[in-house]
Amino acid sequence: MRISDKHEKIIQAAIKVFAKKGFFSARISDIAQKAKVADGTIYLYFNNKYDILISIFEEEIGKIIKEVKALIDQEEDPRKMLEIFAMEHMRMVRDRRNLAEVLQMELRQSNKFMREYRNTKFIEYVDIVSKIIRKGQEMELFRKDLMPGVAKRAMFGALDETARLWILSPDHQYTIEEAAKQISTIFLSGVEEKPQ
Amino acid sequence: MRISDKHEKIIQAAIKVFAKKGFFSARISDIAQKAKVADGTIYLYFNNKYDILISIFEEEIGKIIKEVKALIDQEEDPRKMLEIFAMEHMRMVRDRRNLAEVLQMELRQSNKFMREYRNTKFIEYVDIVSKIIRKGQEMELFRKDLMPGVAKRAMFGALDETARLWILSPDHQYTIEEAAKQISTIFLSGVEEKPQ
Amino acid sequence: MRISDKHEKIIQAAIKVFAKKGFFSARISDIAQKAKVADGTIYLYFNNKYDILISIFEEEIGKIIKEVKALIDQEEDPRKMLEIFAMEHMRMVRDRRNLAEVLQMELRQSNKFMREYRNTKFIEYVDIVSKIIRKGQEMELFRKDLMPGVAKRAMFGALDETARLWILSPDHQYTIEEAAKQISTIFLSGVEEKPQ
Amino acid sequence: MRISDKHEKIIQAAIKVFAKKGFFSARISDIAQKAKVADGTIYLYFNNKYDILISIFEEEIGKIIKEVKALIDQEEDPRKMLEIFAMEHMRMVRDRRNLAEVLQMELRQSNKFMREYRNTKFIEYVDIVSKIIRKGQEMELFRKDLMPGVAKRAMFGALDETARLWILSPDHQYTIEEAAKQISTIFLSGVEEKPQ
DNA sequence: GATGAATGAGCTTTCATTCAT
DNA sequence: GATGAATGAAAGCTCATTCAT
Repeated sequence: MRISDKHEKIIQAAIKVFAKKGFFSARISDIAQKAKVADGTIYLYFNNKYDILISIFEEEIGKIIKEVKALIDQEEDPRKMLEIFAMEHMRMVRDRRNLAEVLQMELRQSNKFMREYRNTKFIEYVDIVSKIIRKGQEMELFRKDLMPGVAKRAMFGALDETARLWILSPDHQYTIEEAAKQISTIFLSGVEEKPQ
Repeated sequence: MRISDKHEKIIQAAIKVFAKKGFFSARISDIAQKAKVADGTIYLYFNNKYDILISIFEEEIGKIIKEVKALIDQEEDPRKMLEIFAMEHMRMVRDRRNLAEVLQMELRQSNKFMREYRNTKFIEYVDIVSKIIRKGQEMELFRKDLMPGVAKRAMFGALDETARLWILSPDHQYTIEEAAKQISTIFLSGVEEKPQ
Repeated sequence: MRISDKHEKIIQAAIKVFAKKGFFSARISDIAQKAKVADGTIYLYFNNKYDILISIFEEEIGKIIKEVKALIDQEEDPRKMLEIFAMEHMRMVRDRRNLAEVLQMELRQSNKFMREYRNTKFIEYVDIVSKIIRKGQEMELFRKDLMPGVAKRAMFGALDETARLWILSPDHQYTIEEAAKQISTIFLSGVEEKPQ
Repeated sequence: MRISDKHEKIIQAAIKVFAKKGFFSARISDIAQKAKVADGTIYLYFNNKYDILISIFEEEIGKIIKEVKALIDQEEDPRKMLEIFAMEHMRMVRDRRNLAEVLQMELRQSNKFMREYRNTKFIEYVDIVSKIIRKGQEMELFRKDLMPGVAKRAMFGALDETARLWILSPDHQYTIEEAAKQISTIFLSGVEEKPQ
């Protein structure tokens, strides 16, 4: 980070404030205060309040995509890939909790007030899963009757909802890594007891 | 509807308005207009704007729980129960789209501005799944290494996220019932090709 | 005035405040205070600050036009008509000084921030003069080489500028009626000494 | 222009910007941009935004007074002098339209926010007319019953209002010089048909 | 002298909530 | 109970002005 990179300082402050209060209840002055800049300064770097939120989406998901892809690309086996995705998603939620909260919340909220905004970064992220599914089908490791477009959403939804609740409950009865492991197990083998 | 059941009229109007605009952008006067009552009348039935939202949660999820439980209780086999739950959840989203949108959005948003509110109804709904899992484990139909508390969230998240996207995209490439079937398949048998 | 005609109360308050501070420096809260209503109440009767100004133009000039036309229509002689117009314009400035100040100022200012707004009422007012000129020409009382479109503006400008300065200077060295008389004299007979 | 005559550059830029947007809507940064200097530089030459406006009044009217006086002083006949004044005023408006717009608008506006400011330059300009009138009266060319203080304002107002409208309407039905001629004619001989 | 990033006071407008009728 | 006009607090955003470089 450059000395006094205001853009970054504001983004990081906004992530904290949005996570705590939600987009609508967050005040610009809250963000300014947390970023230790004047209210007006925010408008030198962003067009308006929405623009801050969108920038968080674009920039921060961008970073995560890079990290996750780098790890997955080292693998050959789609089954392992799914496990890695699950694990990395959950770790990200744990380690960057505020960001995760903002993305989770506003992902749902945002289409109400930013109807025009197509969240391409998020789509790109979730598409990592559908590519894995497709690859597994080609390698005849995964069932071919599953639609990758459904499976990717199911996988992402399962992870994200589990993560969401994990964040909410103050006393975790399991680690987030255990949860990740369970979800990739369910995805790979189902919940049914298998006959040997 | 009883004569002058304003309470219900307001709830139904609020569901439509919240679905369209989101909680924060929705105005009391929008709801009043849609419900064909005066703004002030709303305050005879609800304490404030949040209270309307909470009432939607409580009352409408309550109805859904009843319906779903009734259907599931007719079954003995936990595998069938999971299928029914998946199917009913998805159909509910399709048929009561406005309500589904409100629940989905505000479920995530709400804990930000209503920290004190514990969404017991929602917890009760999701617990339907953990009870099925537990029952399946007792009947030795489901793996015992899975935590019901994780599995329920995974199942609910998978369904809800798939439904969310299904609502968003205007041209559905599959029916919501196909999606439900796929998700219960994944949950029961996993994505892996099984040796016969 | 109906009991508590807020619209009218706000208009009258705005005339005073705009006259004192000018449109831009006037604050909505100043107007609200003077009208003894809440700030928000103003927005029940007007769309925004500009709308108040435009309403002043439309409604108040409308009243003046009516009054002046009524007086002029009683006359047959265009020379008398010009005298009446001059006298009435000046009296209006004297008796409704705040309104006159607002009209004078914002007439010039307004086209800068309300480019789309065509001030038809004002045009109608000034056109009273061109009609008189034209009538005088038809009756062969006025020179035919004068363009009514120029003469009307010259007449209005002469009156209005004289009135403006009369308002500004605290110690009037002449009555506004004397000034009106002088201006109609100049218009009718010019400044030149006439050979008998 | 002297090397780095920023003062003049800023004045000229401000005239353009004020003419286009009006004083209040004009931003310092607009002026700075047009003058190709930094925002802060303006404050090395002027105390504040108002000060720029006042400087425009002082300096630019000063130049005009000089020019007009030089032309008028070559004449002996007050009747010719009035004609010259009318013509020069109108030409000035045509040729220095931006300046004319600023002077016209802010002349009316300014006393609202700069109550203390006595526009001595403007008074000096208009007094050119009263001196001509007085001279004409002494030479027994002009009626003695006219007050020079009224006549000067009438003359100036007639010219300025005609010019204002001429600027506004995009398709001029007459040249500004024709308008000047008509107004000096009215002033000298009136609008009445004269018996021979 | 020149710059332009940073400041923060200030204002319009919105809208949940109230309360006289 | 029902109304809806009125309230006024609250907040996003602008922009004249400052000052460290």
